[in-house]
Amino acid sequence: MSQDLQLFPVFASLEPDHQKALSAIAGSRHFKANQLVFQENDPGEGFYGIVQGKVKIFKSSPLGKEHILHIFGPGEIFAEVAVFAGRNFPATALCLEDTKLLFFPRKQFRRLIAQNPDLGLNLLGLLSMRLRSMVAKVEELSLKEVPARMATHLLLIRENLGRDQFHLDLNKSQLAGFLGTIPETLSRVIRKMKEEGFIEINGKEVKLLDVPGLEELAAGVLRL
Amino acid sequence: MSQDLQLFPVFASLEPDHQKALSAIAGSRHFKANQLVFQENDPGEGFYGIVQGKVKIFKSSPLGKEHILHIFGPGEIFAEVAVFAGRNFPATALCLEDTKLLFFPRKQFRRLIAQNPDLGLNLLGLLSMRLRSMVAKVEELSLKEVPARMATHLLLIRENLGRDQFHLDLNKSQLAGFLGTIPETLSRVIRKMKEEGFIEINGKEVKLLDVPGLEELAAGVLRL
DNA sequence: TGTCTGTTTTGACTTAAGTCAAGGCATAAC
DNA sequence: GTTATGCCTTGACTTAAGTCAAAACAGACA
Repeated sequence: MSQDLQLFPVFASLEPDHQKALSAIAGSRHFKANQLVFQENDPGEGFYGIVQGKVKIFKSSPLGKEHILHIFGPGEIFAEVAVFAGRNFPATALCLEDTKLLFFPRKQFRRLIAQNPDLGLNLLGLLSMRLRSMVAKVEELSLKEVPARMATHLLLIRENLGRDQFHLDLNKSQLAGFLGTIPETLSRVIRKMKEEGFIEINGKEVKLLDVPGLEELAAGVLRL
Repeated sequence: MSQDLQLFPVFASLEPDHQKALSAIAGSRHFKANQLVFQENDPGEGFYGIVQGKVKIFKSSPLGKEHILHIFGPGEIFAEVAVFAGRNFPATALCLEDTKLLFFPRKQFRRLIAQNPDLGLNLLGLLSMRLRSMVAKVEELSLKEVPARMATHLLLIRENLGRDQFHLDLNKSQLAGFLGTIPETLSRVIRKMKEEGFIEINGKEVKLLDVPGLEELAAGVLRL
């Protein structure tokens, strides 16, 4: 199980002794596709790391609308806010495919941090990045229209992968939920983007044709 | 200056030696009303704590629209994500009134955390609470209409203060910007809430008249 | 190959919220 | 007391996005 920890950047830089200590407290858990890990407001006794599979974190409304906050994959941890502030999970976690997770109990984990400040600093780095992306999402939802959000999203993938052509890893319905809209609206936005020569798209395969144009769309200075 | 640190809950529980060490690295800074502390994307060399005054943290769009992320007051710290992940501030900070801040340089502060894991755990608690409130804001912006957001906001103030009657600490324009809308829309929402007997409001003085009704508005099961 | 299921797209229509202009109100300054 | 300024409210209009229904598409399964 020690080898599983190597998968997690937040733990990989720790001393072998500390990694052993982490392995000693971690428990393995398996979930089927479409199975809930936890629901919003469930009490949390620890956090999770993904060894294999995909987990969707989302909020839903009483009327059944849903906003996808993030989709996590191998090497990523989630549900860590319930370890440090409050006990209840602020969102729901559901496996999108068969998934293997590690579970880290909160009491033992806090004790490890007390013994190892580097672990604390790594976690502070992770939470700060998490906060940055939530702030970016708030900006998108409050200041950008749907085409600008889609353009922003495509440009971010391009920046991360370093190329103009790539494969989306969410389907269109999930992407709509992640961008704060509905499949019908996203479909119309994509059609206009194709018609106006910004992108080429075929299923999940995307090619950016006009990066400066997408940058203007993303900034809101140009509109579809 | 050591007495200033007592103002900050995140530092108040530390041992006196550690508090002295913090005082030793903190610098005092004064700002006039309407003065910028920093702008979005400015490089950050540390974070700030508010001794006196008010600071608005916000995002703005190229076309001049603005979303208020938070307004901080005495005893609160801000801009701490730039200490742990990335160097640039993700939003803009502006003083709403004459303000006295403490500045904590990042290198020295990280060193103090390495020497004192309790400080790291306190910061993890703070960032987790910050993340919870950003997630709540994403939920509001993506799943709630403006009346539901206003109802949610009023119910949260009621829960924090423990009473049905209170004084808003933002003006209506600022509140609109915080809830992700514009002053005209907020004005219309408030008028309807008054007309339909949910609240009584006079300038900044608010009295909740129908808490169960506001809860239904907040949940979206009842609409204005 | 045909059927089933989930996803995506399209059309017609509705609506919450924004835009723009203007008037009213309250407070501060002279 | 008057004027100026910032904030708030109101009216008329526009629009981005959602709702609802239905059709088309793609992949899995028998």
